[in-house]
Parts: sequence; C-alpha cells; structure tokens
Amino acid sequence: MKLSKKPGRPREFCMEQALDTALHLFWRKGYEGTSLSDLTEAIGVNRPSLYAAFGSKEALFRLVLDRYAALRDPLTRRALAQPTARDAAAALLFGSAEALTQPDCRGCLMVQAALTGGSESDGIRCELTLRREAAVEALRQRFEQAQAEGDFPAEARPADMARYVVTVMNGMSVQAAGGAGAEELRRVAEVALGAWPEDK
Amino acid sequence: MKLSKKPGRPREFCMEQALDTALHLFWRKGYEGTSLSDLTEAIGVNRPSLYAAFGSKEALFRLVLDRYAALRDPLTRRALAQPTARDAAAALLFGSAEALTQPDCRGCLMVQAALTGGSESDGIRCELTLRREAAVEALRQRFEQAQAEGDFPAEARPADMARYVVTVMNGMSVQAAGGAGAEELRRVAEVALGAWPEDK
DNA sequence: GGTGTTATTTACCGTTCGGTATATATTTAT
DNA sequence: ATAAATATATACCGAACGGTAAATAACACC
Repeated sequence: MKLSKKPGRPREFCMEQALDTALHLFWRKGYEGTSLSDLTEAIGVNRPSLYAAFGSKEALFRLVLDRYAALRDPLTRRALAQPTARDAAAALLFGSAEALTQPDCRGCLMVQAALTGGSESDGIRCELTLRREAAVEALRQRFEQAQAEGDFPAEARPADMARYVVTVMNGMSVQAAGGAGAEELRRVAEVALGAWPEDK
Repeated sequence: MKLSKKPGRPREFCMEQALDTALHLFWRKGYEGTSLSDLTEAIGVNRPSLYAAFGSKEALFRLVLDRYAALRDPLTRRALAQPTARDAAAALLFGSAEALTQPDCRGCLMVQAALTGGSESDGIRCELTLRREAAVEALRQRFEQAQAEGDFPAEARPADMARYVVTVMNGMSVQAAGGAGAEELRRVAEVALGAWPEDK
C-alpha cells in the first residue's frame, strides 16, 4: 500500500492562513456574529472553495478552536511548568492580562465566541464549555500534584482554587472585551493572587 | 394644558409581563440570538403590535435592560448598604452565586447578551459595557467611602478592588453559563474573598 | 350614529443567512 | 491526447432575519 498522492487542480489559497484569518474574525465577532460572507471576503476565496476545504461553518470553527488552543499552548504550558502552584497561577493570571488585551482581538475566544445564541449553535456552545472546563481540570491536576509535593496547603482545595483562577481569567476576558487595558487587568491579577492560601 | 387621555382601542396584552417574557428570552439566548419571532411567539402577540408598543428590537432590549437592573437592584442595594466594605463585597459575591444559577436563566444578562456579534449590535454592546462599568464605579465609590471611614486599608486601592470584585462576578457568570452550580460558585466566592487586604 | 384614535391582523418588504448545483479550469496519471 | 480527480467561479436555493403597509376592529368623545 502506498500513500496515494491524489491528483487534481491545486488549491489556490493557504489553508493555514485561511484558518488564521477565520480565527481573528471569530475572535472579534463570535461564532454567530461571523457570517460566511465575512469569512470568504476576508480570506479572499469564494464560498464553494471554503466549503470544499473545511466542510461547513461549524467544522471550520472547530479547526479554528484547535488553532487557538495551539496559539495559547505555550502560555499555559509554561504556566503549568512553573516550580510552584502559586507561580503557575501567577503566570496564568498575569499572562492573561497581556494575552487578553491584544489590540485587534480582545478577550478569550472560548469566552467571547458563544455564551448565548440561537439553538442551532448548541453544539458550539457545548464544545466551548467542554474546553473551558478542561482548563479547570488541567489546573486542578497541577494543584493536586503540588499538594502531593507539599507545595500547596493541605487545607486548601485544589478543585476550588482551580475554578477560582479560571473564573478570574474568564472575568478578565469580559473586562477586556469591555475595554479594560493590560494595566488594569494586571492589577486585577495582583489582587486575585492575594487569595492564595499560603499567603495568609 | 391638560394631560390628554388618548382614546382608542385598548392594548390586549400587558406590557409589563411582555417585558418579563422578553427579559427571560434575551437572558437565555442573548440579543442577537433572540429573534422577533421568538419574542412575538413567547409573548403571544403579533409583530406590528410589538413594534407599536416598543418601537424596535433594540428599544425593547433597552427597556428589558432597565427591568433587569430593577430586578437586581435589591441585591446590589443591600450589598452596598452592608456595614463594612468587606461585607459589601461578600454580599455581592455570595449573592451572585445564587442569582447567577437560577434554573431557567443562568449568568448575568449584561455579560451574556452581547460579548460579540455583528456590527449592527455595536450600540447594544456599548450600552452593556457602560452598565457593567457603572457597577465597577458604584463599588469603587463604596470602597472609597469605606476608606474614608477607616474601614478599608489605606494601602489598598478602591478602584482595583472594585474591578477585581466585578471581574470575579463576570467570571462567575461565564462559569454559570457553562453549567457551574451555586455550590461551586459559593466556593469561588469564598476563595475570592480571601484576597481581601485586611485579611492578610 | 359618526368621528378620531389606537391596536390588531394579514400579508408582505428587501436583505442576509448557511449551504449547494452546475459548469469550467487546472492538475496528475495513463 | 485522454481520463480521472480536484479546485474554481457563477449563480442560485429555501429559510430566517428585522421591519412595515394597509385594512380592519375596538375604544372615547360629540
């Protein structure tokens, strides 16, 4: 068996940068707020080509979600790799203050894209909720590991602290969408870190 | 000049409860996610009657916003009237844990309704941002008053603490939309309160 | 009973939505 | 050259969108 290279007319646009363009559109305008015409016009391709390449608006959005996750991966990876649980939380919160206040795309895609909407985007909302919840879970595991290592107070609850940190990040996303700047969010992050149990 | 009582056919539906119905719809599905057909069907009135009564979808939504504010008013009023600034923050956070997890309408209308969307709802997004920012401002004033009364640490910044508390509330709204329950949000509120400066 | 005023009903407006049928153009393999 | 496969372009689909014109129905006043 050979990997069949399939012949045919070559694609005239780059799928990677098409995904990037779509990412920025969805980021700014949300899932339902971004129309197919927005996408095709920004990417510079006509509708059937987009459908041939990605299948549907929803399928395209899911690919965009993966791309967004990859974009955020270094930040979260670096944060979770910090030596202490507190440093991990600090890295996430202060990192978010910067990441959420880029000039073109404010806030977090997974928060912005679909908090509400028609029933036809239930699947998208569910997917986004799952991904947000995965962030809580990853952080919880990091905190439990810290607890096992003695780096996290025994009386504190990893699950609660994880949800707290993610909740603050979600709130920062809303704030960023409302115009809050990096400096304001850094101050929020600083105050939020004051809730760290070992600081008391 | 007399206040002219105008004759004519009486309205066959109650505007108040029409507003309530609209409130719950916008709350669950957002501004753009709620269609005129959704509204007319739920209210039980046909389209021109709705337009004659409220003017437009946007005008109706602004009235709904006022109604939502009135609905939330007792909670915020009671919170701000607490004897100490910390109690005020606690009342807001724990009150939000309950208010944001009602079975039918999760989250805060002002967060859910329009984080993103097409450019035609810029006005709505702006309005919602202003109202959210007004919440920060009201809380800041409460904290400054507390600072003047010696109830708030001199080294803490009222503006930062106010934005922090509102940010946590915004995050709780996102969490509630994602399925978090009242108990989880209470724990978040509890952790969040741990950041209070005088506790250190 | 008219008359003026307002609300309701029915039917419709133009636009945009996500998605596609069809035909043509460009490639590789034979 | 020809066939198979894929991408492009044009034009279109039915449905839903927010909003409205026109006619009718129900009220207060004279």
